[in-house]
Amino acid sequence: MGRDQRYAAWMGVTFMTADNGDVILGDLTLAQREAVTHVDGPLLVLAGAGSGKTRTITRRMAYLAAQGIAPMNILAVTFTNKAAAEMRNRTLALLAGLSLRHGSVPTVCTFHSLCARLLREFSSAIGLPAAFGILDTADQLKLIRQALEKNGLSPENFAPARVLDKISGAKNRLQQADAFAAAATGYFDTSVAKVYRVYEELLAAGKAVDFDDLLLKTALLLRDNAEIRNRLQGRFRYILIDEYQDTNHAQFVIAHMLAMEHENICVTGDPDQSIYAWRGANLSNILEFEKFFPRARVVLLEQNYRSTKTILQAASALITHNRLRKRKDLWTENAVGAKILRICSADEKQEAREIVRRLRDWHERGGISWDKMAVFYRVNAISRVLEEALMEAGLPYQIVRGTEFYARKEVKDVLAYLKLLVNPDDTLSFQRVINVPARGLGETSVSRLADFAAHAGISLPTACRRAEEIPDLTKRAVEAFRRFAALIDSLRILAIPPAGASHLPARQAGTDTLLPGSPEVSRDASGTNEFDPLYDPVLAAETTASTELSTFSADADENSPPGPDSHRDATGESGYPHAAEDPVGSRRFPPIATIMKEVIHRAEFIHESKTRTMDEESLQRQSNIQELINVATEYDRQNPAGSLADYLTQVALVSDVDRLGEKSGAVTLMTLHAAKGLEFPVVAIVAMEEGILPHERALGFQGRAQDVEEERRLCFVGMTRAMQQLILSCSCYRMIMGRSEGRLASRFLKEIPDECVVKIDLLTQERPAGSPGYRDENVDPPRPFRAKPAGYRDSAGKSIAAAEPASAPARFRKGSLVRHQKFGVGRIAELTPVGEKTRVVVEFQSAGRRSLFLEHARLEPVDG
DNA sequence: GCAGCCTTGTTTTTT
DNA sequence: ACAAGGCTGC
Repeated sequence: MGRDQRYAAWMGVTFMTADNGDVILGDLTLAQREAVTHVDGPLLVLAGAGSGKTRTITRRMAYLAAQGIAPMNILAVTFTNKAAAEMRNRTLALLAGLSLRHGSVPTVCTFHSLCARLLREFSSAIGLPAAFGILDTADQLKLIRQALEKNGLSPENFAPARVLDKISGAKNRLQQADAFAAAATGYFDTSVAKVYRVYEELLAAGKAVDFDDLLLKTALLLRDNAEIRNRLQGRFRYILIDEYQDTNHAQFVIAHMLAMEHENICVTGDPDQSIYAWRGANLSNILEFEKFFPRARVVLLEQNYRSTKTILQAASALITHNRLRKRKDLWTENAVGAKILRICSADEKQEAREIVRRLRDWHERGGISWDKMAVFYRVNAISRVLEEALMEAGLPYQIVRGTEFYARKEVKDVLAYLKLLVNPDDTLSFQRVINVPARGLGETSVSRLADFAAHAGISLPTACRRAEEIPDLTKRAVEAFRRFAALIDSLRILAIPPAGASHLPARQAGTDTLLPGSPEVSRDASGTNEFDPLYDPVLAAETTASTELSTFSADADENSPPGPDSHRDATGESGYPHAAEDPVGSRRFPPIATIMKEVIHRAEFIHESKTRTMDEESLQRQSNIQELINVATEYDRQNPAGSLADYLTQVALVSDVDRLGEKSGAVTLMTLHAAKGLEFPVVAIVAMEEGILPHERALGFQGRAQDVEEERRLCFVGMTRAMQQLILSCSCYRMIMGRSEGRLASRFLKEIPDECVVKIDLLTQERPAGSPGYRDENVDPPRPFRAKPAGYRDSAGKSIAAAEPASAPARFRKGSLVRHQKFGVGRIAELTPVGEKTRVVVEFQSAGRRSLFLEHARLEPVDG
């Protein structure tokens, strides 16, 4: 709410018209109104940075609803889940105030999640299994390596990342393997064409798609299937697409296919903020929108409500250096504001310390809460030195992806188990977890198993169950495989209760029965599918194995009907549940967090906790797994009807920014790319050096002029995130890949007018103490934050109170009582500095004496 | 089959 | 500087 009040207060003009007081239009500018009230027909909104684009979009959705259009007929597509969530919430809040006839809600999501949803809904139409998995980049690379190997190509000559890049590019252009092969010229491309084919085969075998497939398959579905296209055109009668400058060809086709009939398509974007050409974004989608939709109305939003005049002037000056650009003039009625600080340091450590010093000054003397400050950089690698400086100073901070949470090994391991439960054909996940934790199953045994599975045409988990049939396996390996199969089986019964399990025909004494026992299926006998917390999956696996195993069916999608001597039976079909089929609508599945805990427990993931000395690493692993459970618990709370498959889809499509905590009370560190769409009162952009901010890949002989222009846009995006105070920083030397390198200031720094800038040269630090130049507070006083409208101040004040560093070292002394989330309460026995960190020895009441790192252990002080 | 050492590459940016 | 993967010696 503070945000809206702020806009209202900053708005030079409020419109005192008949509409005044109208919650939708009351406080909009003329241009914004024009965009909001344009109902039918194509609309292009060219929205400059900070011009109130999001509010325009949300108001427009509310306006459409107020015109009698059912919200469920509105589709809004954004770039990140976070943006989608914000837009959805703001729109729903507006809709709530309208007392509409239609109680429905609009669809607000990202392109990728929209596509995932549509592909699941229409999976049968394109021969895709409904339970398809979604690969992340690491998985894609593994598949590429396998495909290279099958083609006899070495990863040395064909860098997997580059091959993947080619394939990804092709998919973004809707070019499938055959078309790519036909168009390929030259040795590299013809080789990639072969890899592309095999890669596709591997994807299909694993019943998986990659990120690009989500778009490609949806685009082709809409293009080639008129019936489904018509249905969806009817469903999504009004379409809004945000960040249109960053859409690629596949997204363009999806948008056009959905809109071609009714042409009620509104796209918003800013060519100056196009920063994703490297991954296939096509700027001409937005530049030539009027060509595709000649009836299009065009609205320009050029007034900026975010930044000071100084910041805007500097950013505008920078961006006018782009030659391939339509002229657009941003202006603001905001104050001139403080000068931009341009800091030049000796090395990256000094740079980081200086940034931290300034932020602390502004916090302590200016009363700016930590979460109003952000530091941006071009490449993730830069974050480390900043992190160290912040830690040393004891300031609270959050990094938007240091190493991505869901990419951590232990997290991926747990998720791989879950994936395997949903999709037994998921070869990658199988290979990942078959020996995690270690079960003595090495490469030789696993490849024998894989051969057997391939020969018999069965999934790997099924092959595990029949391990005794596999020749040349050691007794130990057979036993290990069978135990793994039993583990997966019992977990699956817990995770995905077979639909109508009570109606299962009693299974004939099986050829592949693992565990002897009565075929007693009692848990669903009552007819309810509710999850029973008292249900013991281990016990169930043992007592019902012979029946339940058939439902584990790895083979649900197999073409060949089960023959008389088949090891499976017809009930195998029930292996994949669909939440949508649940007639009651109540949760049929146990909570994801419960499944996850069971996986962790039964697979003995936390085995290491038994070892006495907890090193930093395993502690971190544990806390990551705990965090994974916490996130899953939150998912359960928000999606009480979500299936495991739904959860995995959601997890596959989260981005880093999505995990950005709003009320974190911490300084935020992120890449310039991640910063798009955000705003902060104080922003620092570091490492503004040739080769980093115009990144060297945009320079050099491979780089082209348009690449440098994209780098400039990236810089522009970063600068225009700043509301009040901007710091631009560079350093004379920097450690790059272990070597200290001399650096040159970025050309972008020279493109910013001197009158916007105060230069601070820390190289003069070498001079005798007290000499002018360095830390001259008269030249550069850390000014208190400019007084703001009331609504803003309140929230700032609140944040300050809550923003004390959570982990300030001073809070932990020898003898203080602390709580650890795993070990419970204990007393600090020792504190020793180790390099940048602090080793702390804690005497826990129940867990004994442990040595931990204060910075990682997440200790909480205990009063008394 | 596995643990530990040594080599190697890695640094754009992301759904 | 660091992480991950490969190699060697149990």
